[in-house]
Amino acid sequence: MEQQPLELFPFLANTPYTEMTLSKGAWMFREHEGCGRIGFVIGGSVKIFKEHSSGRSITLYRLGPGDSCILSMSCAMANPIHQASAVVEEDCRVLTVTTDQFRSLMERSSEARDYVFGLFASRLTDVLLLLEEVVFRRMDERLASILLEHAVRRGSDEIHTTHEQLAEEAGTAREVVTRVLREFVSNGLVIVGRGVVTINDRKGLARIGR
Amino acid sequence: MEQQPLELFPFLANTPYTEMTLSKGAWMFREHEGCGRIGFVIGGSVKIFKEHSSGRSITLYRLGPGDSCILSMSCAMANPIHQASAVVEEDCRVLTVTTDQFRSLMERSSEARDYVFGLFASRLTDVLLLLEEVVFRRMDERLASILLEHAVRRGSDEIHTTHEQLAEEAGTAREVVTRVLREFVSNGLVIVGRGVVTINDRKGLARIGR
DNA sequence: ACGCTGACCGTGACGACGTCACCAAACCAT
DNA sequence: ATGGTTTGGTGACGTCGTCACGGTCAGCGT
Repeated sequence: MEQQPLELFPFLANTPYTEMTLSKGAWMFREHEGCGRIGFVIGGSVKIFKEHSSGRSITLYRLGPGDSCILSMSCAMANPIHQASAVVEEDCRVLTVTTDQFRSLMERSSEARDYVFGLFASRLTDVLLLLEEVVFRRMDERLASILLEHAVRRGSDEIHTTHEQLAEEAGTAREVVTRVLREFVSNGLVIVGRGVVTINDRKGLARIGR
Repeated sequence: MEQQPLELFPFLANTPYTEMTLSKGAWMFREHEGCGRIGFVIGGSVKIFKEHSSGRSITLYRLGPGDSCILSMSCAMANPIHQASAVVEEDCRVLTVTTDQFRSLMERSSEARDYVFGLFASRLTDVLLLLEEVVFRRMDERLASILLEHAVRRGSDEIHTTHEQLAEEAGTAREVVTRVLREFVSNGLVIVGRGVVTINDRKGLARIGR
């Protein structure tokens, strides 16, 4: 799994960077914070999300190896404030560069620019898709999709998570997750236990989640 | 109001472009379409929105003079499909360039790149803010904000729009707009007529809309 | 002036979702 | 074992989305 630092980001070759390890639960940045360094993920995963004073949250997307943080870049290039928070989900190795180094890299390297444009475009696409889901789709459909995504990411139909965490991911309340899961159970789509949801009928879930 | 073509986009000076006029109601592009030319708005306004098979829609943001279409650029640089639709709200003058010309411009001009980065960042910010509103805030709060925005944009407390149009903007149903407006009326915040909503108490609305 | 038509608005009923308050069961540390 | 914490279950109620109406008004043709 572990890669040489520059395999994923060859355009960083002539830029001074710092390699570091972040362990699960560490904050990469918080919403409304200014920008320190720009991170390029080599291994592990990072969850990008928004939270609200009511205590609810919603997950926007995740960073994996080869990703880097468009929100920090956005801070560096234009809007000086982070628009969401980032926390490490699985222990992470990241390269970081300063905002100045990043800006100069953007001037020098057309490869780096292509990478960043592509990243901007795909994050914008992600967020627009999420917005569409939130506005137009029902909770059972969204939760079905989320469960399937988890199964794919972890390569297992046993998803180790709590109703609370699923609610934070979907942007809803725990009680709603409980209700929807109860419905899924009674249709034989999943089996639930304390801290674990096991998918029992992938195709059935996929029919709901589209 | 009308500007010389290149005042707003000086970096287009050495790029062949086509100037054109689009009248109210014209489509700039539709969701799921590929990308033709990239538009730079000189005058008028364009509404960017998502629609759903159920008939509901939601407005993402608007383009005015000096703006240009990040979604088309995103198409040109990476993801080949538009992620939303665009329709002219007020008669528009736009400059357009081909995707090839745009790509070459990105290589040549650091001013153009700065402009596009800034645009990407601010649209991403807009969309994240909208997502936050949709997920966490109530309809009366959002509608209050929308009414105030309209008043500011048009410079008048008399907003000429229908419940249907407000619903499309907010991503909800007409009936919901009717209900919320009835509430506003009974609190003396607005006065409603056929095809018009008049703001009667800006501060009251602002308290609700934050 | 009259009636037609389409756009616009109002409303009640009901299901889906968010919130609150509270309780029950499972797990954990000592 | 016991007390505290984490997780899950539940009923009640308010908000929102959907459906099926029905009513009102503006504009238009005759």
